[in-house]
Amino acid sequence: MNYPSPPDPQGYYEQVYEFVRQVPYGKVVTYGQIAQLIPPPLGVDPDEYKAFSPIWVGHAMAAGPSGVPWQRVINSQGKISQRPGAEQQRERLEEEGVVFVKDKVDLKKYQWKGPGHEDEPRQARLL
DNA sequence: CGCTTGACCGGAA
DNA sequence: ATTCCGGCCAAGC
Repeated sequence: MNYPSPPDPQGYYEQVYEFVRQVPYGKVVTYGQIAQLIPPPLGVDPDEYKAFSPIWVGHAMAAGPSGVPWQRVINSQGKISQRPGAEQQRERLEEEGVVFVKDKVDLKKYQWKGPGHEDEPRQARLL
């Protein structure tokens, strides 16, 4: 299978969608995280990739097909980037049980590490 | 077809 | 903690 046509950005977007679809209910991921987990297309230097790949993810979400939980993708600060529809995104997340504190969410608590990590609540033997 | 901006991020003032 | 800046790709105007 290798990689889909590298000179085709849409192939990259498909990988983004594929990942976002795996994000569990009530969990969130960041643009940079997705970019980091997806390998750069052939012919793209890692440094160059690191610079703009998060934005590519954003562009990918802009064309987000139905079935992709785009609302679970936020920025690395744990905030929702200002844009038309931002409020709606927040509402949908809160509906999933994600708690916002001063327009921010606790990434340590809600960020999904990715497939394979699943999420082990790891009951930190409270006190 | 050229110029500007971006659903971002990390590091520096 | 907050604001500014570079990055040098992709889409929109």
